[in-house]
Amino acid sequence: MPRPSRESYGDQKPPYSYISLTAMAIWSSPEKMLPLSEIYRFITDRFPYYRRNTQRWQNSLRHNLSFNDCFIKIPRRPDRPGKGAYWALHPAAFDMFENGSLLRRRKRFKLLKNDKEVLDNELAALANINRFFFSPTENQIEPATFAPTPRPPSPSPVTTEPITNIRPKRSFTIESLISPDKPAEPNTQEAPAPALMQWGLAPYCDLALGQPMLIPPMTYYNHHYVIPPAEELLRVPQLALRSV
DNA sequence: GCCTAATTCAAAC
DNA sequence: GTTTGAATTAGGC
Repeated sequence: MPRPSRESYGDQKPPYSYISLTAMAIWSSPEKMLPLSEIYRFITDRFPYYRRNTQRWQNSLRHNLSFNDCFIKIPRRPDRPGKGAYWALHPAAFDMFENGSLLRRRKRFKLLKNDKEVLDNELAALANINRFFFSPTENQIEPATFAPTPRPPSPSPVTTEPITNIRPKRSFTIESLISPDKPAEPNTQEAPAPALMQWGLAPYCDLALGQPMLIPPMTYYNHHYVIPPAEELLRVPQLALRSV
């Protein structure tokens, strides 16, 4: 007897936008980030409808990834060969689909210009750190490269609330989204950690080195990303060079 | 019906 | 693979 669940939409178009589908794929991954090819795979595995006309919907999905600030492009580590970058969810985008609205959001998630610049700065720093870790001959860091992002001026209790407090308004599981006809299991799990906590500098270094966390993670204050001061970062490369 | 998010097509990089 | 723009479709109020 065929199992219900995953493919319960059969060949029908699932009632999810590309943004929802992409978010589901990213959420369901252990690292909370996926390359484009894995996002495609997640969708075609679960929704037979998308096994046809792949060129059309995949182009649309790519458009969404670039166009929407809720998706963050994370540089691929050189020791993980493959095409393209990884895609993650912006941690502040978690309540995008509140009230179970997976078709059309009330409002588009759009970063303010300054927030976008700060984020771009962080990602550029990450890419440079990445290069450094995997390039033993490149043994010095240009000071400007690692200039820390200015911390929020005199952060108040309100503006220093860590990102870890951001949780989906309503807890749910990926399975319950995919198979709405099947009663959702009680969700005893913690909501997924926000994407930035997953790929912040510390876990990133941890992955690269296979060693305990050695530098403070990138932190996120309400609309502000803060990477560790340059002097803290500079302690890491020797360790990196030893183990890579 | 209006507003705007989502989708589509496609060019340029 | 990524970004962007323009045109069109369609959801939600």
